[in-house]
Amino acid sequence: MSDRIRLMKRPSPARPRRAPAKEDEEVAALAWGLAHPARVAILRLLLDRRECVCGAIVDSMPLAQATVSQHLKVLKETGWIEGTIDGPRVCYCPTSGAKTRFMQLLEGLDSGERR
Amino acid sequence: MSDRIRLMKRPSPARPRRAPAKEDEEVAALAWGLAHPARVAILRLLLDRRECVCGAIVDSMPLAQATVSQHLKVLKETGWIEGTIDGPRVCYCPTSGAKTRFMQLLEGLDSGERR
DNA sequence: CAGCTTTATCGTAAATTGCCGATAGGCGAT
DNA sequence: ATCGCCTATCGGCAATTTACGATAAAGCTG
Repeated sequence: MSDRIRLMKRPSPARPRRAPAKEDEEVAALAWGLAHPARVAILRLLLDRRECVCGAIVDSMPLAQATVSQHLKVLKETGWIEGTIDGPRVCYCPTSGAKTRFMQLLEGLDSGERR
Repeated sequence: MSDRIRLMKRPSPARPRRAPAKEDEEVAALAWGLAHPARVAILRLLLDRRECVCGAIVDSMPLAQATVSQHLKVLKETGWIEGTIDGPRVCYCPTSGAKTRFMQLLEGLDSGERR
């Protein structure tokens, strides 16, 4: 049978596959930060008040302190919040441009350069 | 000593922990849809062209067909895209209100009813 | 300095995700 | 009806995520 061709992984490897655009990774990273209800709740809390100590955040959530700390870490790593040391405790606040930046990127998803 | 209280897991179980707000879950779900570069790339493609057949999407990505199909499933489940059967193939297009809805929810994160 | 408080990190278990090849199912054409 | 194309789903594997208790690190406070 002439199924030899079919057995090959890819007929033409020179297909114009799109490499992961740099912007897509930025969108994905920011989206990833909000991809969990607890993290959204934390961010909402921080946006509501303009800042908040870690302990207060923990007290407002139905999660263990260790878990909240991990979510805070993710939010920090994805650029949504930043924490400043305030004596024995840590004060978190939303990163200023994060939301705006995210929305800009979302807008840019369509109408990139195409009309 | 009055440390009996301190030994309890939680001094006052009636602490006002915030239950996972329904809106937070919606934000998290939509964000989750975009929490992977490949899915962002797919959505961008679909926003760029107004619609696209599954095969064309697969050809534009450096991933196996099965993987792309899974990402499409996630995008569908999170409400970002919808697919209509077109003969032997499936035509995907962005869900109309999705992006707008997502941005509204993001706006609503702060200034909920405060200020 | 000893002790208490506050937060981050470690270690771990369960669940989920991402990726793939292989396979099944639907549909049009022969 | 059978063949061939297109897409979704299954099964499996490695890696990641989420959650927690326990522990370490850092600082006031007395």
